[in-house]
Amino acid sequence: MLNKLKNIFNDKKIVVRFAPSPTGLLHLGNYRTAVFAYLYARKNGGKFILRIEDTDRERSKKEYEENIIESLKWLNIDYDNFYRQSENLTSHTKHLKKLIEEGKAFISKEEAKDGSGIMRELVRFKNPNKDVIFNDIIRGEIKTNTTDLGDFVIAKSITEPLFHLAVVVDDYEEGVTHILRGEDHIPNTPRQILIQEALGFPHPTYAHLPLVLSEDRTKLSKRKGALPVTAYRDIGYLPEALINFMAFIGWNPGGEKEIFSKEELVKIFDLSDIQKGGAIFNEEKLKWMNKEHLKKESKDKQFSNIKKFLSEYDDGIIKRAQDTIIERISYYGEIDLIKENEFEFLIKRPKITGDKLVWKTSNKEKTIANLIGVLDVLSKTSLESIDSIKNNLMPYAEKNGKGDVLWPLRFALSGQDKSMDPFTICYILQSVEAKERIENAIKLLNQTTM
RNA sequence: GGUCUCAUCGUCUAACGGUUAGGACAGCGCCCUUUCACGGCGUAAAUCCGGGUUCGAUUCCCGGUGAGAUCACCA
Repeated sequence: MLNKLKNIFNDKKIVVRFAPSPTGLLHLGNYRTAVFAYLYARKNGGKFILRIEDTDRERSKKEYEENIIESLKWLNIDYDNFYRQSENLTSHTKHLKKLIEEGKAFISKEEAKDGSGIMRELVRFKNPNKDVIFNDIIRGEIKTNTTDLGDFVIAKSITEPLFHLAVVVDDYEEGVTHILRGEDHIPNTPRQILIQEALGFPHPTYAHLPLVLSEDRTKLSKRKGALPVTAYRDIGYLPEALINFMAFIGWNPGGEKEIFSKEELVKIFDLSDIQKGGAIFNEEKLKWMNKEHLKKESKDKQFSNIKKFLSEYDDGIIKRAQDTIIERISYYGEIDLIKENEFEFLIKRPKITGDKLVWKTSNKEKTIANLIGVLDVLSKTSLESIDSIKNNLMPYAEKNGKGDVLWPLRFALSGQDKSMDPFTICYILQSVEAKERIENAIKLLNQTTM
């Protein structure tokens, strides 16, 4: 009885797979399929399988397979089972033989296509030339007349199965119930259904996802500059942000909230909310979304992520500069791009010039006096927080002219035309360093003739 | 070219017969501000076209147009 109940449960259990082929570094468009399949499986308490489609022995490379595994691991997309298609060769051959024996496939001697002129034996599927109709969850009924498909090739030899045969056999044996894949597979589906019928397999349910497009509205591809997912990892994007972003290409839960954690996405994901048309991959929006996730990270996580790109910086400086760094980046690797201009003065005394020290409506004498005044205020001020510095310095600045006080102070500290505000810099530098930089500026001004 | 798929602001999208067609990114403007960044507020911007069905179409149907995918001894 218990067993029977268990079987009923198992029968109902959804099985979904992600089936990439390791013939290159996969990009965001490829993994978007994995995200949908994963969310769907988890949402429904089903099984999620990773199957490496490596039947093409020439093009499949171990390093690409490893990159897929690494990427999924980084994205936190966990799977319940892992297969390589090549490991199931015995079964492919068995089904191939069966098809041939039953006259549903045949061996055909043909000249090799590589122009070598040698004769080869191929296995072709005997096409029954009929209408195939299947019901796609996203697109509804799709009808194709398979006549013009001809007797298509399903294996290069009895021991070298090709895509269509291998997919059908593997999906059946792994109990796959739902096939979520890119829209580019729609034309393949009728062939696979034909093979399923010839083998007496049940039909899985299909959901063909809209494509991820590049700027020119064609399918996203590596040669159009699409980066492998691991590249986003390496430049300091957050996996949760990537998942959030990928989920929102061609899917939308309605409502105005856009920032979701993976767990939240699992809860609300629904195939009926999937878009039919392809969607252009918008890097700007990804950056924005990543920043939103960045802001939500814990202080500790932010710190260790920043540290990766600012390894030569003192921990204390990073900690004090953390909030302002977070404000200025949308992904951690951006630190590399801006650190020379925006942060380097924090660890390296800037070169300053007398003329830049003086605010446009001011003069040398007033500037010197103001910097001395600032030094005095600072000496009586606790530098334990930005607010404390600001609260103490602001009254002085307001009395003597904000531009006339704050500009020279900021420039003395940073040596930059553009930078974070002087209160923050004082806080990051702390008293000894800040004081010396201001004193240097005063000295320089005294030596300058204007 | 054959077959298949799709069609709302520049981009991602909401709407599931009745809305001043909503939001987000990007853009622009203003505010905040010594500068930059952040932030706040605001603004502009779309239903591909033509027929139906209906009291009423972004929404349903048909046709056109446009775009994409696919037509391997790749997956």
